[in-house]
Amino acid sequence: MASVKVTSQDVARRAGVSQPTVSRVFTPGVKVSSAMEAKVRRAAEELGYRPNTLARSLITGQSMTIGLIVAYFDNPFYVEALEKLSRALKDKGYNIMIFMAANHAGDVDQVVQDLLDHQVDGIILASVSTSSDLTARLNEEGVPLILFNRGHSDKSLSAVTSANRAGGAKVAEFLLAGGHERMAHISGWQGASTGRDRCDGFVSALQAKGKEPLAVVDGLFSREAAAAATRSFFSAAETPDAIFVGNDHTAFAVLEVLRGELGLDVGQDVSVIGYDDVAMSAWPSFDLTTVRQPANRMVDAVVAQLIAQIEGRATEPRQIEIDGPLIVRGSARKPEGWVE
Amino acid sequence: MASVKVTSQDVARRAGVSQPTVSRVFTPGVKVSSAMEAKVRRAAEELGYRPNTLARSLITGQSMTIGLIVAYFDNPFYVEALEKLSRALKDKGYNIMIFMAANHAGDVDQVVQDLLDHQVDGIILASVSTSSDLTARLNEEGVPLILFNRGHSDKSLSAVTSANRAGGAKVAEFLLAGGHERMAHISGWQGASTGRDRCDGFVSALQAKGKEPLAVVDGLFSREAAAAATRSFFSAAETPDAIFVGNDHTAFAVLEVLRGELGLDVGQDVSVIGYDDVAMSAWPSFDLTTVRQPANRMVDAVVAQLIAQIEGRATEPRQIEIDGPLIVRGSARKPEGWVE
DNA sequence: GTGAAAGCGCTAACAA
DNA sequence: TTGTTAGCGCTTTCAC
Repeated sequence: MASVKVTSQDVARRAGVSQPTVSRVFTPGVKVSSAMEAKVRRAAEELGYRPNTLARSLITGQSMTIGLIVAYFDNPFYVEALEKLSRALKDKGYNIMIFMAANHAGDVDQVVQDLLDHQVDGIILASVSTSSDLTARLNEEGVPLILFNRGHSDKSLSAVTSANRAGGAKVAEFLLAGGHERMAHISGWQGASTGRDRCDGFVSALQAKGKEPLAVVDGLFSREAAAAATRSFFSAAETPDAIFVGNDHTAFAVLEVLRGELGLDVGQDVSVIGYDDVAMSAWPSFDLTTVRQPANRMVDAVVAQLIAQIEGRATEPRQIEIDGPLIVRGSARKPEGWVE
Repeated sequence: MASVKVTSQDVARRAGVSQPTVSRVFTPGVKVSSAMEAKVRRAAEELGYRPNTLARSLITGQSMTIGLIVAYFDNPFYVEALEKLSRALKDKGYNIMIFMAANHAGDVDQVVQDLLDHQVDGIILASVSTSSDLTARLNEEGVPLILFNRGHSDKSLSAVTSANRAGGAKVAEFLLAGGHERMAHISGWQGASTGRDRCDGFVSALQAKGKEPLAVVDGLFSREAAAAATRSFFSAAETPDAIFVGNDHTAFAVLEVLRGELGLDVGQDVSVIGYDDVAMSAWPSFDLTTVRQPANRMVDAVVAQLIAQIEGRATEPRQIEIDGPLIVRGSARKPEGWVE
């Protein structure tokens, strides 16, 4: 019940050594004679001593904590990323302080301040953006920030994304090769670089082959918006024979409208392609052709770059793009003679 | 670039006051004359000062941080809970340090130690359990721990669950009222109280009406295990006309096997009922009848109880059960004359 | 390699 | 109310 905090001082007394010696034993990479080490470890064991990381951080200026800011977890891609990030950072000795923030700069800035107050060593922004004011402040304080799955025009920010333009282009080429004629796009939110880049890549690749998309609608990364867009496509005179959707999570809503409300045979009457390759896309219920965002490699890149900046090995911010393959499943008609 | 840390000392000099006066201005509920306050605030503003919460925590013994340990996010129920927990705790002024842990006591204990080293004020365990050794140690250190969605035989631990036995019973009664004859159960993992209680409630309620379940298999909260169990049910001589599954996430796998591989009309040929009522259960692809776990109320209860224990208002641990309704959708045959 | 002394940035106890 | 003094638990000089 009563909080029995054991300090290095207590251990020192019991082991008959000085307090800094105790500290040295618990600081990796500091030399202590094995005799001392043994005495101290035994005393510590007996008392149940563990170093107070707060006190340590106060001195070293390193909290070994990374702040993670996420807007929402509706999209399972971010859930998968969180899981991987958590494990990857833990492996490197870092802990995660997590915050949910509304996706507008004001709220994000507020949360970043909170994190700075906690002396985090670095910050990861997943699916949100921040103001340039704050970026400047972060630079001043020497706390690196990195964007996950978002690009940014400010090249003083590090960012890791997949190759979204290239991904959009792959979709266009696959659909063209499959003989599709009327390709619509329900884009990701145009306020986000991912939404814009996938869209640009797709449209540009079509145009490069002398084709125009049948329609392009901003699906806002929202199931409801995507479902509404799908209905509107099929109440028009000319209906699409393929729909490229800005991410898997919203593509599922599109599939449901097509199969359920419209009674279409997806993959036959109409092709659907998503983006992300979240685990659910492989479920039989969806069987979605999609562009994979390699979450593992993206996470590894984020962690490596962030830690490099924290440790001063990388002073320059980097924008890293990771390429991902098109994963072909049943939701889209395959080109003739298609081989895996 | 260079880390320009502004301390209360800097602010004090600039404002021409003592350092503790600066501290007082930034400590809520401490009296300062408005003249002082104004001077200090202006100086702080000009220098961009913000208090260092680490230093504060070192003295007060309160980190205003809660440790959250989660085993996995495959089940979206935990994702929803994390999102709500994060926002609820933030509202109360607490931050979350999150860890993923493998679901065996050794790893969990390790992570709990980590959290204690960081002087967290309380710990939430979601979907994992801990050893009694550690429980004792936590009591000693005065750090409250609470289980989310797991019960525990040790009544010195607080826990928040839904009324799992009652929920299982509701399912049995609904299926019986619907005239089902051969009811199978793919239970949640029997190593977890939630899995056991739902199972017990279901079976007991059947037996109370003089019925026995056709079959009960441990689905381990795993999609693969649940799918395998489903296949085995339908390769037996007597096949079920209803399957109660331990949670929604695994029920989706059951639905897919029934509809896809077995070509059955779910809701007509066979009824399926899940547990949780995650958002996806309402999607047209699944349309799953399920027992709702009221995540909002469960989260509110966890936060209230944990904070009460932290602040010393509640010295007694509590086991809280929250009741949830059966949500009737298309995956199960309804009793005659059923009204919502 | 070890101990003594200093101090991270802050709050708490005490005078003034 | 405000300033002075002390000290949270630890790491980091600096002598020895």
